[in-house]
Order: sequence, then C-alpha cells, then structure tokens
Amino acid sequence: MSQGIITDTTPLQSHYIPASFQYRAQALEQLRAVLNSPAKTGPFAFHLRGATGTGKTHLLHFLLNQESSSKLTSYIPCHRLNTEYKALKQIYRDVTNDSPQDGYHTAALQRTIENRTTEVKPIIVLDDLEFLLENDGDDLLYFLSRLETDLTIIPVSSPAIDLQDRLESRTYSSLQPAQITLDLYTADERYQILAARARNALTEHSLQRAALSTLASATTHLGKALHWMRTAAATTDTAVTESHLIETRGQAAISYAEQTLDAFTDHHLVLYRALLDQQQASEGRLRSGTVYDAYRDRCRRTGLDELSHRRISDFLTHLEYLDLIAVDYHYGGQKGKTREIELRNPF
DNA sequence: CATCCACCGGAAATGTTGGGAC
DNA sequence: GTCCCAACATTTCCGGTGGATG
Repeated sequence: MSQGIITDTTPLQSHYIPASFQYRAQALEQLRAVLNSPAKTGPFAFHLRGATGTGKTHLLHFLLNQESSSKLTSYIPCHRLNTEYKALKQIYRDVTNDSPQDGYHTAALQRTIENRTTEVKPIIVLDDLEFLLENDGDDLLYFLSRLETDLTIIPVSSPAIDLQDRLESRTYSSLQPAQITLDLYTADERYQILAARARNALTEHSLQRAALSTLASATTHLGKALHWMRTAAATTDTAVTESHLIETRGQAAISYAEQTLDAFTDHHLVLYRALLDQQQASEGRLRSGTVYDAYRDRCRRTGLDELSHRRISDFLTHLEYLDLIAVDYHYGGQKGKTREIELRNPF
C-alpha cells in the first residue's frame, strides 16, 4: 500500500456534517424561526423540500444537534421504515427509550406514543417521505396530525412532492404545514464548498484547479461530487488531475449508485445494472417493457428469482425518487401507456 | 369514429414470518 | 406442537389511458 493523498477521509464521507454551513444562512434562519415559534397546542408541521444533494438532511442534523439538544428528536428514514408500523416502532423506541416487544398492535403503539408525547414533546423528522407515502399512504401522518400533544413534525422530501396533493384532505387540513424550500447551490458555491472539503481531506496541492472546476460544474448534487472526489483521490498517489478525474467518472458513478441502493433490495441493484447494460447497448430512450426484459435476463444469468412486472414497476419509481433515472410518463398515444426512461447522467 | 398500443397503478389475493395463547 | 393473528412482500387481476391509424 502506498501513502496516497488522502490525509483524512472524514470530510469526504457522505454522513459528514461540517462545523458550519456555508451559503445556507437564510434557510437556517427560517428553520430556526419556525422551530422556536411560540408554543401552541397540537402538532406543528413544516415541510422541508429540496432536490437530492441540496443538504436537507445534513442541515437538519446540524440544526437539531446545535439548537434543540434539549428536545428529543425521532428521526425516521422513510426509505427503510416505509410503513406506518415500522415508523411507529422507531418513534416508540425514541420516546420511551425502550424497545417495543414484537407483536404489539398498531393501536397499542399509538396509545403509548400519545401518552409519552404529552411529556416529551418530540421533534419527529420524516426523511424521504415520498417512500412512505408511495408504499403506505398517509396513515402515519394522519395519526400524528390528530394528536393533541405538542410535537413538531418535519416531513422532508424532494420538491416534486406537494403535500396538498399527496395527503388526504383531512390530514392536510389538520397539519397545515409551513414550507421551506432549499435551492440548488450555484456552481460557484459548489466550487467553494468542494475546495474547503479538499483542504481538510487531502494533502496540499493534490487537487488541481481544473479538476475542481470540473467537479463543481459536473453536477448540482454535492454528495455525488464529493463521492467522485473521494474515488479519484483514492486512486492516485500523486495528484488529482482533470484527466485522472475523468478516467474515474464511470467507476465513481457506479459505486455511488451502489452505495445509494445499499439500503434497498438486491433486485434494485440488478435493475440498475440492467439499465446500465441497456443504455450502452442502444441509443435512445428505454421503455419499461424492454427494461423489464433486460432485468429478467440478468436475473436468469445470475440465478436470482425474478420479480413480477408490477413489482419492478414500483422499483423503477424508487430509482426515480433516488434521482438515478429520469422518467417521462405517457398515458396513451402511439406508444401506449408506458414510461420512457433515461439514466440520469450520473455526473 | 373505432380500434389499438403497451403498460400504469389500484385493489384484492397469496404466501411467509414470527409472536402469543393454549 | 397447534392454532390464530398481524404485518409484510409479492403476485394476480383488470379497468383504464389518449394520440395515432385506418
């Protein structure tokens, strides 16, 4: 093993939260104002929206660690905890400091949570809410919205999700969520943030200016850019030049997707690989039928039992939510009712 | 104007897991 | 062990969808 140019991987890791946030002063101020607004009874909600890679999750962690250490926070990653029941179990754990025995009924969990929240007044963060809504509807939010205890509910999602559309009107009207949207970082802001991370993670002068520019302009998604930086830095002993960066693009894109899909099933990854195959094999955009065929072939070659059309249709929606593919929906016309799919230009 | 494309997406059915009660 | 039950992932079923085509 050679020395490499990475002095500290921490600032390049996806969960790293910096000591201070650049270029988000306004959003932070809004969030603080909302969190500290005068108490009222009943649940209080605000919806934090922003494209993937705009730092929604990181900003919230930053804020909640810093400001509200006195308040109890229950963090629900809805892409994993994608049913009301799973989310309730997590909330139960957080508000009681105790693990629920399995076999508890939903109503029993709800009752305990309701009792506990009169005392602890937790902040409940529902990150990647779209996954829960898609899988299980708005039962959880309806339950939370009807509590008469003081709690703060923070749904977090992409800007494509409009709660007024996606929630039953009874849920929406009792939640009345405020809304805060994070804008994309500008190219210059991305450049500065990436430069700062490089200073903390790499040896001096090991990331060339041209490479940094390319990184900053390649994607609006900071997490992807950092992942690419780390991939490039880990594969050289001297310095990240622009050409070395470009060489590692494909590798970085795939490992990024694999990391993202880690919390999902094997089939999600097989599906993504099948999409990669198809994209290379044919120019032009793909339709869900051919994508399914490619997925099935890959399953057969690897001895994995294939899932049904219907199931894979849902998994495609997951890939779309994760911003790994871009999709046009056709509800009829020459092509019939289908989806046209394009791999997101990874970087 | 009828028919067709090619799959969407809701809903019900099925199969599996794991706990509690007897 | 056996029966019952809830939650859950997945399959099965099926009624659409709207421009193009003849």
